[in-house]
Amino acid sequence: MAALTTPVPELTTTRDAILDAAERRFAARGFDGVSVREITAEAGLKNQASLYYHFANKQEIYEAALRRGVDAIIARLAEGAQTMRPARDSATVARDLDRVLDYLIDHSDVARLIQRAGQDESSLVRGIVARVVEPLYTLGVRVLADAGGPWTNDELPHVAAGLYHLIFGYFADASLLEAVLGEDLRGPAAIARQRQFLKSAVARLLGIDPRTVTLEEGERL
Amino acid sequence: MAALTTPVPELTTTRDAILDAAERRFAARGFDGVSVREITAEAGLKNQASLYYHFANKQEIYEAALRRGVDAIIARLAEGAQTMRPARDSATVARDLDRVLDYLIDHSDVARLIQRAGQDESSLVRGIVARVVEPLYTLGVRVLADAGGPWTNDELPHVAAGLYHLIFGYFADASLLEAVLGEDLRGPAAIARQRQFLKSAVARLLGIDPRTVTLEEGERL
Amino acid sequence: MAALTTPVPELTTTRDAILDAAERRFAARGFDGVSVREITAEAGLKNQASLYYHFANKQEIYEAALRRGVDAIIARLAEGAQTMRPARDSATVARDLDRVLDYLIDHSDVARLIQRAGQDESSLVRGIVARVVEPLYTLGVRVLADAGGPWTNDELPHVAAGLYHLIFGYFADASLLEAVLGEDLRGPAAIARQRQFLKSAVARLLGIDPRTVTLEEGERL
Amino acid sequence: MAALTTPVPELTTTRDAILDAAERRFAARGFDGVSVREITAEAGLKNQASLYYHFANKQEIYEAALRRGVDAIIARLAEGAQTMRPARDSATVARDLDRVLDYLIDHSDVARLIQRAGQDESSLVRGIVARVVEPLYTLGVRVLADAGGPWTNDELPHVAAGLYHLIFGYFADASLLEAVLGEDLRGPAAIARQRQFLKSAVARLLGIDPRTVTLEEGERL
DNA sequence: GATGAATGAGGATTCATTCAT
DNA sequence: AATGAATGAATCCTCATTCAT
Repeated sequence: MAALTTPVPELTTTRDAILDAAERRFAARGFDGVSVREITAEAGLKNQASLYYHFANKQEIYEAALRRGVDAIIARLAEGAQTMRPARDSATVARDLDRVLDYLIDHSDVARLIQRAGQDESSLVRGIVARVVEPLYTLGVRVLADAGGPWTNDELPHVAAGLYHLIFGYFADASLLEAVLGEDLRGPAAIARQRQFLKSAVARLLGIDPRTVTLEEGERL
Repeated sequence: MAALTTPVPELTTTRDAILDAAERRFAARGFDGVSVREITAEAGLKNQASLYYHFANKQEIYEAALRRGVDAIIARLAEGAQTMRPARDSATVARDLDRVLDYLIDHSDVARLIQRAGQDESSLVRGIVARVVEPLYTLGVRVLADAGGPWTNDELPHVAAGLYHLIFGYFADASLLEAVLGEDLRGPAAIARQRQFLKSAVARLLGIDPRTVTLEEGERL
Repeated sequence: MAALTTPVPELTTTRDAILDAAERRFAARGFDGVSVREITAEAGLKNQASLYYHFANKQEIYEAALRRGVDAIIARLAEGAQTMRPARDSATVARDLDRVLDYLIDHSDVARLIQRAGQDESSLVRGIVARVVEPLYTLGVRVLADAGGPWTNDELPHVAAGLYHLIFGYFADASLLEAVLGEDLRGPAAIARQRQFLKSAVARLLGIDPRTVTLEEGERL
Repeated sequence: MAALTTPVPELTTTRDAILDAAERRFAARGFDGVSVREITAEAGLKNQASLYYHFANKQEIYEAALRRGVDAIIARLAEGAQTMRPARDSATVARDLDRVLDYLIDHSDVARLIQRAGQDESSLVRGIVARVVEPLYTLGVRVLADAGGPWTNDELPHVAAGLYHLIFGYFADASLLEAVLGEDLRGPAAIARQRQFLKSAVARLLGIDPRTVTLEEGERL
């Protein structure tokens, strides 16, 4: 089939360029803070009409960018969930966390995009979030529930929410915290520390001895 | 004389009504997602021009609303910081946390407002945040540093950021998490659980036995 | 009568302060370029409402400022016209010119105000001009007609218009011409030269030997 | 193919229509007296947004309209300046004047536009004038200086300013003067008289015998 | 696939003005 | 005589979107 053998014409297709631009801008300013013109320009297009060849409207761009990011994270989480179904424990959760962190570190815009999406109360964004982000949340809670820990069922939602904020929040306002704290939070060293801190914090929250989780895997980044 | 006894004509002045409206709307939709018209209407004014009698522009409204909230929280934190200077320990931090939580629970919009403000990268919002929110962050880090705990100096900023996200994040997307988790997160019972969870989580993060912090003060809310 | 003996309460009454401010601002920016707020501020008042105590609306301020200036000039012209009715000649015109110039030099804003008023085509300004400025124009043409000169009746309106532009135009864009020509046009020396030039030019236009008009009266400034 | 022979769809492009409208309106009411809506309507556009596709903002429209007019006049002046460099005398100036007058008579709006621009003191307009109108002024002064005449170097700027006001002023308030003088000033006969008057006046100002300049070229218009 | 041009609706802000004090 | 507060209408400009090419 022609379709199967068509050589990829460009490495980054226009559609991807638009999504990349959208991801960056929406992460930085939110849905309402970004204009279609802005995305167009950042994607290297000359006219806003070009954008409407690839997407029906602004919301669809937003949704596609969000979905691309969410799906990538879900894939990381699901990977662990599938491989070792029966024997899930808190050590497994730590490994899942590592995989997700690997992605978020390289795509901090996605982390911000998702967190901002969750906060917005416009019905438009809410609709998109319900469709796109919910699966991630649901999966996250399930992974956590499988892990066990010192929490009652009543408390579990609070723990889930807490972990989510702990992990994603770091990327959401890192640049601001840097300014306030006067420390680098996004360089390799800081990222490594954050990874360590998160694992340790997660361990504490899950009631595991932090030391059992600290050194394994030997990641340094 | 009537003139001498004139009863205060309105309990809430127009300026306060505007700030209340702004707090609610900006918390829900962010700076760019809220129109001046919207604030005007929610403040009960008939015309946008009225609003410009009290504030120079949209940014000033935003800044004033943000400042009002931040100052209230700073007051809570500073209260504890002043009273018992020498003997600060993790128990003191727990009490500080309680006071801040008391406020945030009653003013969850402020929590959302602050968190959203910290995430925005528009230079406009950044400028305002630098002026208004920074003092809160700085104070927060100081309170934490005084508390001690199992963290090195390198790790402290990460702990501070983590606690911030843990505490404020809960209010930022509570309504969304409710939808996903299918549980009430903002009713009195949920709020009480969150308070418990936070104290316990903070204790774990600070390396204290969670039980020492759990039941004291007998708060119920 | 009380009215006759009322002591003047302030040297510059508020009304005059408003007119002074209006004269300056309207001269610089025209009717549409000046806001009521601007006049209020320049007049030293704190609130625009104060202004409406003295004048019914913006147009009335404009008209009053214009009239004050026009009447002063008319007074200068009429002075000469009344004193020596029968013997009017071109020397008399030169003396009239001198008197008007004396005023315009000290009140260059009035010159600009009048010239700008004449150019505006808004029906509002036109109405005011018809009422206020026309008498000045009419008087000017009569003075000129009395003077005689090498022009036919057909040409006279063109001469009148020309003289008007020659005299008033100088003040209208002096500050710009200064920038372009790189010369001082509003200092005492330049004003003296302009007076000389105008007398000489008027003389030439009226067909008189310029030298007969140059040195008389010994004015300096 | 139709595609190859497509006749030019509109003689006046949208951009030109906007400039034409702007020239007329700004000439009549000045920068502040004209609304963008007004220009839009007069240009035959249905929406103000259309206008912003062609120009960045109101100032740019103003500047473009002004520049178009100024450049046309400069072209007329430069034409004469180039052809007969060595033998410039007052007769040459008279011919230059004729060429400029030819243009101004057909484009009296440009004359008004330029004169009004020169009078405005708003920093915005001043900036535009500095960029656009200055070259015309500079060229005009040079042409005049080349012509010689009975004036000293000190007096020359005053003569230049005077000629400018004499020539451009006529168009600036012709409609008002018509009303006051009760004579036609913009019909063919009046225009011919004004041309005659100007040549004669310029001759007198330059110290030439008016008769040498009056009848040559036989223009009547 | 991409662009020039156009458009209705809405954005923030300023306008002149009024009313009660 | 002056001011604080409020208001409807208009300001300039940007929004997301569409259509023809």
